Amino acid sequence: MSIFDCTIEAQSGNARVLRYETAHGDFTTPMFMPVGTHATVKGITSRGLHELNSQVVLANTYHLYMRPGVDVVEEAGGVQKFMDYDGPMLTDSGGFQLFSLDHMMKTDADGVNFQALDYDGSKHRWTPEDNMRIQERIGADIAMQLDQCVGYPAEKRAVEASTKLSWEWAERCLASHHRADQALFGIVQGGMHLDLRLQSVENLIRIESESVAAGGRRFDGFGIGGYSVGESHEVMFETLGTVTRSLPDDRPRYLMGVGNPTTLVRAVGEGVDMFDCVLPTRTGRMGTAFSSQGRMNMRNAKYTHDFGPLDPQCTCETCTHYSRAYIRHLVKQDEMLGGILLSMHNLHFLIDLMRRAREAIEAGAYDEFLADWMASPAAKDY
RNA sequence: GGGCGUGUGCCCGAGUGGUUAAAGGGGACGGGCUGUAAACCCGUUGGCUAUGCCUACCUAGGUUCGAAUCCUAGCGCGCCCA
Repeated sequence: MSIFDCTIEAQSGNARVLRYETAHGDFTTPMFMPVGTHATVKGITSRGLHELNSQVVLANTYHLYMRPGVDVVEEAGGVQKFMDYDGPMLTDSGGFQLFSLDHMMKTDADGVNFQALDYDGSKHRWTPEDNMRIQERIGADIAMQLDQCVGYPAEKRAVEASTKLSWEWAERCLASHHRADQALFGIVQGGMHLDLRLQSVENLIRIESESVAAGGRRFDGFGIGGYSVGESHEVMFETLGTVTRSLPDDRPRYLMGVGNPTTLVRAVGEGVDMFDCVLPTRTGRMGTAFSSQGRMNMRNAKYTHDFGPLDPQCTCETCTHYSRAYIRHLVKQDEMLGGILLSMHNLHFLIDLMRRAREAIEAGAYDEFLADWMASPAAKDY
């Protein structure tokens, strides 16, 4: 198997198991990817990540560019060496920051000017080419194209312009990305409008066809961006399945920024392969646990004298060693171990959920897995 | 025994005549978090037969149209003197 080879190992309805090879090892989907924005999954050591059976870990181009600086990461030998994670990694381009920090960004057709108000107020400009160069130097196994993400609700005209800009940047990213041991994913945009979404897909496919015809590369996978930006789950699923299945089926489809357990289970049923989200680690740090019974707020007084495991059905270190009463105590006391234990558990919960999804697909029984999930108490917080 | 000071809601602590059921913290209780500007943010926190009423700033009196705020006495606490 050579780098970026992608094989479909099993299918069940629209759900599938993919095996994908990178320079730092292979991964199998469906999978959840822990988010390590600043080259750290907050509270989790690299060894801990392996113990959680994490496969791909994310880092963020914008944040690493600002601090410690691309030169430092490059000098370390790449982001994997820098953080001592020897599995596959993926860098987000910073496109989401263009959106979520848009009050300090000014975008034109050629690139984006931004002021790093969350760091030192310094002013910068990125073109798609600049961004590719930076991601190549950071050296993750998968780079994401620079894109633009739109919120919800948004005027269709604005979504349309933004979507077009994103595929134009996709073309420039594809043309300017050269690192052979690094994959590049294009990103579908289009907001909640099916016609714009399909236009986005069409153009990405056109762009890579033209690239391949000219002896260039194709996209190694596809991000599905611009969801989970304020819309309801039902609004997202109105278009998600059609969009996902309009993408080539021989490469991974990555639904960006989605981490609600029920959304994952449903999206896998629609043909999505990869997910990332800060939800498990952020909510964990803030005292919330995913569980087979639904979300649990560990600050709640009802756990004060509850010496049972966090989730009796869970096999993670947190659930096999510590009680609800102890975790509540740590969280209430603001002890860092509380956030760490809950982050570990929440990551395990999503990683293991996707492992079970893979097994169900391999057994050809994903519909049943989905139905069981939707009927379970865990689906209630959806 | 004398002098000075002090006493505010679960706790700390502002407020020294009226817009005060009483700032601000803390605690407690609850909620939120979706390609991480997040170990963060928001709400509630005297009672009730609830667009109003009752009880409240140590206790009891008093001054005043009106007092947590002024006066008197008592009680508690603190410091100093004997």
